[in-house]
Amino acid sequence: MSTRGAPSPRRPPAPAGPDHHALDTDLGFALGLVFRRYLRSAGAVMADLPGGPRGYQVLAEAAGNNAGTQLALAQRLGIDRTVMTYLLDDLERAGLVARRPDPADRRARRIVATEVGQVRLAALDRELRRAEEHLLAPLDGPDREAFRELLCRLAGHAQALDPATSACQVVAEVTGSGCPGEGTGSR
Amino acid sequence: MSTRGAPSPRRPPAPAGPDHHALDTDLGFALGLVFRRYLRSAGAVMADLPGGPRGYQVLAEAAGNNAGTQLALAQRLGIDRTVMTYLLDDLERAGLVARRPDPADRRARRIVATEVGQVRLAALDRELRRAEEHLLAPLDGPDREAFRELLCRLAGHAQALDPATSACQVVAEVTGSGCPGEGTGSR
DNA sequence: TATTGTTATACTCTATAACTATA
DNA sequence: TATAGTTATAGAGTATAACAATA
Repeated sequence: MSTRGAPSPRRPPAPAGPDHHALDTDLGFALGLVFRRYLRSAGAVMADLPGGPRGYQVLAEAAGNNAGTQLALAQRLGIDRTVMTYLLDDLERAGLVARRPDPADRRARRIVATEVGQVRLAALDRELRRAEEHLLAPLDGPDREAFRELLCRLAGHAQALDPATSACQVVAEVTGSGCPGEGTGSR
Repeated sequence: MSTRGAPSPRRPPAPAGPDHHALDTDLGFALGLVFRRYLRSAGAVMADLPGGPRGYQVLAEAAGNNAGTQLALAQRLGIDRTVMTYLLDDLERAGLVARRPDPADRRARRIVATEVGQVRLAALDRELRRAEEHLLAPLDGPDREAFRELLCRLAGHAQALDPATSACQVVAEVTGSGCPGEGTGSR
């Protein structure tokens, strides 16, 4: 459990009963199960991408020319700036992104995606789409849409409640990459 | 990213567009967002429980008298047996569970919840229930039920696809506690 | 003096392997 | 010889702090 008293899905109560496996009633556990399945597919897709999911994030920003400087990118994605250095080292070594001098500030580097990187990103996106569809496969058309809609409504609220949310921060937190200044000591 | 090319939620494509923030279409990201919100609440609930979410799992098993021996418990929950040792040390020190000699095998220990542990568990369960309800608050009655139902259907399929799934394993994997024999090297 | 990016150090957590005691 | 549990060691990953170049 990385830094915080890391939270989790679990299957809940049944006030005292010995047979403690009421999967149906446990929302958190079900969420975890479904999310994990998505993570697995997405993970497989990004398995050989340097930096994994975070590498994907960076690549996507770079490809959209949203990246800006290294620091800005790190802040936007909620990645530590020292980690960003390693991440970019790997992505650059793989020929997917490049660090270019910022004409306005000689300290800063602007991050851009190479052509190879853009092609790679497009391929990744296609595969991720497929993974999503695969996840929803058990639901038929109308149910699938209903689920999407309800989930998005929940997600909207969740995001409204703490707005400082980038996809990458979600990854980091959910995935156990710690948040500064906590530390449980639970071993 | 702990051991595997750890997967993640991300917001997807928009084939090339610079404004890359199509939250609505990204299932994985939405899932991550919602799940994280649950993790936060659940994490807060278990913040001062030794072992965090895994401690909860162990406590729940012990309280249900399902625990059996230490090894059996570890296997059932998908926890490494060495980790189980530390976990139980902490829980025992906190007076929540006890290791009792197994009458049939003097090597083994049977794990049971103390009275304090049972009370604590009941309180935790109540709070977790509330956290669940809070998560679903944005949906009204029928929508809430619909969401639960759809999610459980997906979860059922997910579980069917890899049956060796305990709640604790889900925690471990989703949360970044690695799975043996992988290692990306992505830094 | 403050800031961008890099490098080095410390800390947390997990897994692997060695060890003790029973079987 | 194999198994339950414990302890010790090493590896992966992150954050913290010190550093160089520029503003």
